[in-house]
Amino acid sequence: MHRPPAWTSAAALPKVPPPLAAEQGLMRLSAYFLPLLRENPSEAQIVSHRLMLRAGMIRQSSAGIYSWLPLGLRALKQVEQIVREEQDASGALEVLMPTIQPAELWQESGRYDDYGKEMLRITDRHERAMLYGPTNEEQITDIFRHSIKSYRDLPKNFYHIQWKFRDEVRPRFGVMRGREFLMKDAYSFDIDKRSAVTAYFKMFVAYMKTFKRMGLKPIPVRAETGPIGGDLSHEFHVQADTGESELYFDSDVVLLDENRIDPASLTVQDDIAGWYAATDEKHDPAEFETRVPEARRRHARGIEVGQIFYFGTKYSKPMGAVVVGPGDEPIPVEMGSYGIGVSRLVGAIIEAGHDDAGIIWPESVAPFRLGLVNLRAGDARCIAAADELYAKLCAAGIETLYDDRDESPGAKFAAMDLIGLPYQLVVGPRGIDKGVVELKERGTGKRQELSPEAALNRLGAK
RNA sequence: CGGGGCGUAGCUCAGCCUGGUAGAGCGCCAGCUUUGGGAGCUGGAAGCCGGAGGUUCGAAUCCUCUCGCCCCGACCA
Repeated sequence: MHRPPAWTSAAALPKVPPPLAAEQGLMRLSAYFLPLLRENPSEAQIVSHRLMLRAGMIRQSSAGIYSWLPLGLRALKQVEQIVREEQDASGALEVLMPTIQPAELWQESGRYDDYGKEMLRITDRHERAMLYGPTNEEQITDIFRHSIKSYRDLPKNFYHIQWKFRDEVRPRFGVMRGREFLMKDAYSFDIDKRSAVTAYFKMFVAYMKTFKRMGLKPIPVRAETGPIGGDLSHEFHVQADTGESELYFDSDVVLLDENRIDPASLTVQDDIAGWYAATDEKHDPAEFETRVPEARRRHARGIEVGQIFYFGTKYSKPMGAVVVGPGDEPIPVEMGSYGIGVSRLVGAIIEAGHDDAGIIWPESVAPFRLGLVNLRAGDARCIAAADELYAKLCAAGIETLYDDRDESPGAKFAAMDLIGLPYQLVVGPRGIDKGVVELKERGTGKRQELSPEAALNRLGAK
């Protein structure tokens, strides 16, 4: 039997209430795009990758390249915003450099040949050699040298948050090791080493604050400088069994208080070096044993979420980033660079926060703060109660995802646990009879029955 | 880049060894019943079996080549 396509009949369209103007930042699930997967996709081996796919956050396009769907994009933007705020607070200046760069810049620094196959090389229609940037030292140095000519304009620190491409031989673990990834990279310019090291430790402090705000316990470890070059570097790791790096550290490193670090202090480096923490490349078993009491020695795996480098004049000399000093002499500037894997952090945060049922977002990065659940979408009283709560949450500016779908209660609970919003507010017929709603904390699993007003208060509304 | 594995419906997979009209569960659509932890029944839609060659009367199945994806290792935010 032939049926006309649904769009020929207005009656066939699903009835979705139009979003109110006041609903900005809030969302009815019936109008959202949240393609949940009930089963584990076979390609995903580690938990964050599985959960991101199952929770409808990302979709793979090709190996190591992903689309970010609405829920995932919200989480990504939350992470990005925290990174931005802490960079701004440290005095760094946000810019935005292009993804596509001219090869000449990289030929100048000598890295065009060094970088190898990881760099995606492109030719434009005029046969000009271009590349999709794996990082931006050359680009920012070029900007700097065109405009900054005097030591009196220093220090400066520029950052941007931009997509990078590194043609990894073997991308894996979802967004944790993609070929295309979102990265915050900052570049500092100073007149001398002393000042450059201060810039370095300013970033050190900013990084500690950034990761802690995301509910993580960062472990800063001494690191190799690798192809970026230089002689001072730290990596910041999040502990996770699925991490790719091996760490050796003093368990007291978690006591390191970034608020008490003075980046300008002459002894800051020694202070931080006072805590033993190293990747396996830098690990010295003899030193580990003499300096750290056995009870505090830790050997664990970690996910690298950031790395900072001081590399002196490695780029400024070949590229002519030179300022005039107080005595009229030319001085190549002292540089550092500072990266945070923004898209990787989303995966790392999930690795650090989940259970068998799904993701457990820290409030600071959760894509929504609250999931409002109408357990019985066909019931007029439930609809009225849930709609009223939704309107109040909306007015209070509490980011809410409102599950108004006509699904079974079990499916709704499972979906909420999977996407892991910090709070769930459940409206059901049982509670309505008693004049209560149920507030559940995703992290602890604690639930309590409250009057709607009390629940709103608890969530900070009104 | 070395080694291994897998491509069949949106997802998870069976069928392949031993060639003979393409299957299941979940999801999706319609209807009815249900409703506090992934509901039930009935009916339905949906796949050039990754692609190209070959063998054969006949290929998801056998052979060759290719492309894609995943895993282990070496390398990297």
